[in-house]
Amino acid sequence: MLDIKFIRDNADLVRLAATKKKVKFDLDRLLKLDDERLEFLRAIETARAEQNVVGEKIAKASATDKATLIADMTTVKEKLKGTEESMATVMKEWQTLMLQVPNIPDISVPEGQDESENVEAYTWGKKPKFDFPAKDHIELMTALGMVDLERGTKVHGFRGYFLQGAGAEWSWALFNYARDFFGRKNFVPFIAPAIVKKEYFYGTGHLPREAEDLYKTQDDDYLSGTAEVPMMAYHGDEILTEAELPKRYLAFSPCYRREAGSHGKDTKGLIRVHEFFKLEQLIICRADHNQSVELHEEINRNYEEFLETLKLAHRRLVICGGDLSLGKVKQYDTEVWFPSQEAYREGSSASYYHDFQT
RNA sequence: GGUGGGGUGGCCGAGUGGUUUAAGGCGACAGUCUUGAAAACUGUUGUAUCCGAAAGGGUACCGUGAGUUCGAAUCUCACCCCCACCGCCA
Repeated sequence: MLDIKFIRDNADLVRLAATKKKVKFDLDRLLKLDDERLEFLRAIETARAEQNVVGEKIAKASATDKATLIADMTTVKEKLKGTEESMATVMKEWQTLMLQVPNIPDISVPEGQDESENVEAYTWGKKPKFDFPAKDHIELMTALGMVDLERGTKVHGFRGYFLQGAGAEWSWALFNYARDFFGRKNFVPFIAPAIVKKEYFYGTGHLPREAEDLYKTQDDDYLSGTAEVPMMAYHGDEILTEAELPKRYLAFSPCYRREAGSHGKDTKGLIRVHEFFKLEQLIICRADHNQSVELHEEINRNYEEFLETLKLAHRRLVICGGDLSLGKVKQYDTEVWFPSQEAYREGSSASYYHDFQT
């Protein structure tokens, strides 16, 4: 969430950001509300100042003076109450709008309407070619007893799966390999909780927009779809010293996604599931543009190197403004070549944000 | 799930309706003294926000939210978290 002061001082930038991200956002409404907010704030603070001054007099006054003063203050109190109510009404809408303010995209983010205009920046490796039709992961893994999708659906429902035998072994092996790989790069390993308090989803910009895509508990908590949420919350409410930054974390967590907005997409297999485990690279650094750019590149290179050691052909995509989410400033997607589909897809994304409030 | 105790500044800790401008201590920083340090002494020491060119001043913040009151760290209600014990489950 951007600071209202920044928004006021850089209204044109925010307006441009909304245009580039194809976000409909009524900035003028927010600015008008903020004027009202400040006006009410001044009125309330003046009334409270009076209350404090007279309050002190009351404490020291004689019994008769006391009664008069208290009677006077009753009217001040009534007026103050009215102003506070008006302020509350304004604040409600103000807060709703503040959550919709788009973050300012990096200057290098390409203009574009949607994903079709994302820009390929880089490709690596030889795409494997076969003189026979390539089987996809579902066929291969089912045949080799690595996954059981039928029983997965029986037990979990739509998009359910069991990893079994070599499928389970491979999964553990890959996590161990990644743990080792990133350990060498000085990332501190974490196992993070997936059940997280609501406020941190707002803080990381997942709520209110993704409410439909998140599982919610009967205690009003949410299940996170990425370790980004608990790991940002980890330092929530803390002030970090510059000397301890940047912090590099590698967090393992279960991830839960309802996939409510993706009906019909990847309905089979392991590509889009409700529940999975993931390792997430996360770096917290100074709010400094140059450093953010550098570390963003570092995170993305780490993943690309990881794919290189596995000899998987892949490409880097620069995500265009129209395909960028509200809070992100810049994002690379790294996509792996799928021989069975003759297409790049489903890799990992590296993005960066400014001014997260958690 | 139940009962009891608790949550106050960077830390410890006092404070049960108005002299609180949150006592006192520790720590940190600066100064005096010293060849230097320690000790001692003196002073300074939160965050946010509003007004102001600045100096300065206002407001809010004692776990969170609401309420009572002219006035709340203090009283009431709800919730969160910590500690102890009990129950249940593993």
